[in-house]
Order: sequence, then C-alpha cells, then structure tokens
Amino acid sequence: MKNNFNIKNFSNNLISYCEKIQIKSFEKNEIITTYIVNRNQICIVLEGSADLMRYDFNGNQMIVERFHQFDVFGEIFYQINTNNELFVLAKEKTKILIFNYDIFEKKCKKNCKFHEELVLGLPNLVLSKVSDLNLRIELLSKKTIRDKLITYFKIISEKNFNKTFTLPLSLTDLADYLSIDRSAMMRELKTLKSEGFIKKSDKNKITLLS
Amino acid sequence: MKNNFNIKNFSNNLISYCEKIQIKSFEKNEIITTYIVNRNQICIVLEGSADLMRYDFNGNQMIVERFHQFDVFGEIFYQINTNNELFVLAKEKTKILIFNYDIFEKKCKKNCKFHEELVLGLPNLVLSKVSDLNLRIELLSKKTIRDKLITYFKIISEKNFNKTFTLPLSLTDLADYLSIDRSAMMRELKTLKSEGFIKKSDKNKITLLS
DNA sequence: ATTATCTTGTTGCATCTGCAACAAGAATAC
DNA sequence: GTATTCTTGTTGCAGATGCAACAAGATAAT
Repeated sequence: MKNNFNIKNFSNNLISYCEKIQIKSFEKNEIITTYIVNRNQICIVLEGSADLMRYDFNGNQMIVERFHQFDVFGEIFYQINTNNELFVLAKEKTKILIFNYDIFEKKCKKNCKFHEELVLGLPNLVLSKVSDLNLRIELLSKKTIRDKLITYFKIISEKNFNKTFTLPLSLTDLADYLSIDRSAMMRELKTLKSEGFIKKSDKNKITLLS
Repeated sequence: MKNNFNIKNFSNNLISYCEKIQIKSFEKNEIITTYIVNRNQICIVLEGSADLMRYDFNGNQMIVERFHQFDVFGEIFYQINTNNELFVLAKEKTKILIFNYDIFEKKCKKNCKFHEELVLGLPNLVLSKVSDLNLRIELLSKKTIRDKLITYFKIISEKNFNKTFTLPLSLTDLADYLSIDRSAMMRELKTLKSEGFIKKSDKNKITLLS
C-alpha cells in the first residue's frame, strides 16, 4: 500500500533478534495465546495458520476468526470483553511473530533496524486487517444466503480479474466465514447454478455468468 | 488505551493549523467525501455524525456504516472495491478532521506538535475501530435474532456495569446495526420479554433478567 | 400551532434457513 | 494399504425471518 514495508522480506531477513520482538513456533493444536492474559500483545502469522476459538455461554466451542500468513491478531483488537474464553490455536505447524504494543513508544536498547521497520510497517498490516473486517461485515450484513454468495463471488472475481476462479476456501469454511448453514448454502448454490447465475466445475471452481 | 493521546483535547487545542491537517465543517446532507477519489484520506469525526452510504447493484441506497464523534473513517479502510459507489453524508451539522495517510511518513514543514500528536494518537483510534468491527462481526455472526439481541444486551450491560441500561441506539438503528428486519426484531423482543429474559420499561430501557 | 417526519408497535403470510441425518468421495494419517 | 478424518453433496421438516402494510405516539420542522 502506502509505504513499501513488506512483512515477508522483513521476517526472512530477521537474523539478529530484537529484544522486544520474538518469533515462536507452535505445533498443531498448541495454544498460541489466550485473550485473557496478554492484553497488549500483538501477533503476526509468519507461517502456518491458526484459529481464534471461543467457548460461548452454552459451552460450545466455535471458531471466531481464522488467521493465515501475515494476518495480525491479538487481544488488543478485542477491547470489549464478552466474558468468553478466547484463545488462539495452531491449526498446523505455525510460526508467529510476537511483540508488545509498546514497541510504538519504546525503542529497544539496540535501537535496531528491525524494530523500526516493524513500527513503520505495522500500520499497513492493521489497515488491511480493517479492510478485511469491513469486507466481512458487508457480507454478513446481506440478509439472504443468495446475496451473501453473489456478493462474495463478485469480490473474488474482481480480485482475480476473472469471471472464473477457484475459491480460496473450502465450501465448509466458506459457510463458516459467511456464518450460514453449510447445507443451506449448498442448496442455494444449486439454485444459483440451475438459474444460470453461476457455473460450478470441479468442486471449488466457479464461473460467474450474470 | 496504551498512550494518553486524547483526540478530544487534541482537537480542542487545535489553534495553529498544521498544513497537512484540515478541519472542515459540513451542513446536514452535505457530502463529506466519496470513496472513489480520496484513496489515502483519513477522516475523524470531531462533531456531529455521518453515514457511509452505498448505491448497490439494485440501485437501492443503504447505510453501510455510521460514524459518530471520534470515529475514524476513509477509503483507506475499504481496500477492496466492490464497484459500488460509496460516499459519506453528514447527518447533521458536522465537523471533520481530514488528513492524508502520508502524515505517517512525511513530517510537515513546521514540524508541529499537532502533527506529531496525531501520528502518535491515530493507532489507538484505529485499534478501537478494529475492536468495534470485531464486535459487530461477533453479533452479525450469530445465526438467530434471539442470539444477536441477547449477546448485544449482555455487552451493553457489561459496558455499563448494570443489568439495566438505556439503548445507545434507537430500535430502528439497532435493527440496522444487527442487519435484521425491524419487525422481526420487535417480535423477538416481545418473546424475550414474555419468556422473562428481559424487562422493557420505557421505549429503550432494558433490564437483563437471566 | 400545525405539518411533516421518525420511531415504535403489530400482524399475516410466504419462504428462507437452520438442523439433523445420512452417503460417498477425497485427503490425510499411521 | 488401510483406517480415519475431512469435505462435498442431498433431503425433510419445523420454525425463524423478511416483507408488506398499517396505526399510533413522539419529535422535529416551519
């Protein structure tokens, strides 16, 4: 976006550690962090993926949010405590960049370039996080499954500059993302297909026709 | 939150203008900004309120987001262009702080304190924006109107440290915020009342009983 | 003071959607 | 190579929800 910070290069070039920034590795199903203790912690996924999980008041466990490479997360983004237990679970072997929000205010002793780059680069990551959240809100705000799907497909299609595209999510995950029942989604998908709005080749390859 | 930047004091003390930061006033129904031209513009509501509006593909106009005092907005938060025309409309007499994202990189000529404070303070505003968005996503993700309402009430109640609270929104606006049909919401409200989950005195005063 | 507008409140109805339950194919683990 | 898990696909059904339409009270505008 606006400046040329690139988290990928950044993490690749990370040789000499900054004392305020850690990189930790997690095995599948390990807890990366809980959202009770680490109020000011910010994390960035370097490799792998993780789920933010909640035990809600009925005791069911659900996925609140999914984090993939270069996503930013942390309790600092969840100021309002809904009394739910939130924690982040590694979905696979995962590498996480961990630091505290105070890196904005306090320079590290070495005054390292690494630290400085992160401070400059983080805003962009947060901005793109906001964008993602806004996008999801747009989708969740649509009242029907049909509208959710059509809007989602349009966006993916525009992103790929192509009417035909492979979904970046499994259909199961897509239903979760749109917060709709999977079977109801499959039904609507079938209707959209039969009405000629979309074509569905393979499993997750879709062509917008309208 | 983490540092003691306070946008309220900040804007009150704004006497000598920074060349990179503007304050503009708008009358009711004036267009504050469009989301086509001003890609890197960031705005903060100082007084009044405004709506982010969209003309969607069916031609209907709808409110995408509502901004109140000290809310941050701008096209920069909407990276993915859905080909919709987005613009921000003043709902009343409104005062807006306007600047460009590049204030992060480029200091102004005067090197003024004002500029510096904003750069330090903006991250907090954005973080609380992210919090708000996450909260809304949590609500929108609930599958039933009942769950949306109960979760919303719990949050407001916890925020106010009180089982009894006055809704910060009109019921009409609440339905919009939760993206549900108002009449269906009224129906559910009545059910919740009759089942003893809530008490509803006045119009917008609610007591959680469960 | 009198409109005009906005908000709350209600109902009937059609249909959309979640849920449960199941089956088959694909991918992964051991 | 076989078992296990995950994903896609399908259906019936009951209940939830959106929509349309209306009425009355509250606010705001002139």
